[in-house]
Amino acid sequence: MPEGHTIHRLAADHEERFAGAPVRVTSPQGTFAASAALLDGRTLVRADAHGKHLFLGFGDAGWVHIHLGLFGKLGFGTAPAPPPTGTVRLRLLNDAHHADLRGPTACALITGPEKDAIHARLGPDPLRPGEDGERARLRIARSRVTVAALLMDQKVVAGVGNVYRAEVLFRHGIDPYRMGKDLTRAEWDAIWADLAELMREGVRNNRIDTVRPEHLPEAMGRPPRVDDHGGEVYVYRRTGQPCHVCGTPVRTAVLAARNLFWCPTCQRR
DNA sequence: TAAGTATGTTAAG
DNA sequence: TTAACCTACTTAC
Repeated sequence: MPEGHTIHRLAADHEERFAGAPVRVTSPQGTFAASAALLDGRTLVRADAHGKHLFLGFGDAGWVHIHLGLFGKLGFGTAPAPPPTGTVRLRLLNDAHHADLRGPTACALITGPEKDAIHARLGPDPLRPGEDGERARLRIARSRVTVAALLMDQKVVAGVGNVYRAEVLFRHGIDPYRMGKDLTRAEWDAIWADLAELMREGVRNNRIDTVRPEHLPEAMGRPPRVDDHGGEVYVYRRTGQPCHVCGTPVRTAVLAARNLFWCPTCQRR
């Protein structure tokens, strides 16, 4: 279930469990076996995250580049690890912990320059220290593409996925079909700042919550409800259900092969 | 058992 | 714009 907050959390989790000591590296499923053999017994130096890309640094041996895609999962457990089932692409193991990677879009051993090239093609990530949204704003300010599409474009902003897109647009009352160039500077600055806050909270809690306290079902006199994806949200996957703020049924549409959710009353052109 | 769905990305047409 | 890729879960029959 990967948007940027998941990946940053995974980077921290890997450093906590594996950094600074030799790690056993295997590929039970086999696809990554040759690279795993090169890394086996080496020390994990650090982990890094940019948007939805995770990098595990093994010093001179290079970096393991991981992208979970839509289905990928990284799961942690204690040592000794149980026998892997057939689909574990990458397993890390030390005296105390193991980590299993399943179903990633990408898992490859890359060089420092190759890692640099990935950073270069990604936009600013609200979760990376020192990045501000100005680079993204300049791009958005001259774009005729909808703000809904721009937010999902990793070259524009890295780490935002379908949940954060829907939720941040709701929180700022912005119609997803507005063109980038029609966003005001104040609107973009507020979106960027809000993304940084929401996503940081997402890293902390390992789930996406976007509903302000005053709009929580409890506060509105309704029974508590948690969405399938694990957090409390305004519109994501709430098609047809009443908007938490105004009661209008939440709308959905397919845009660029992804489901888009919004409240036609709260989100204006 | 089969079909459908999912918080993603890339390449082909 | 569509298909392809990767996995696991839920729903339909």
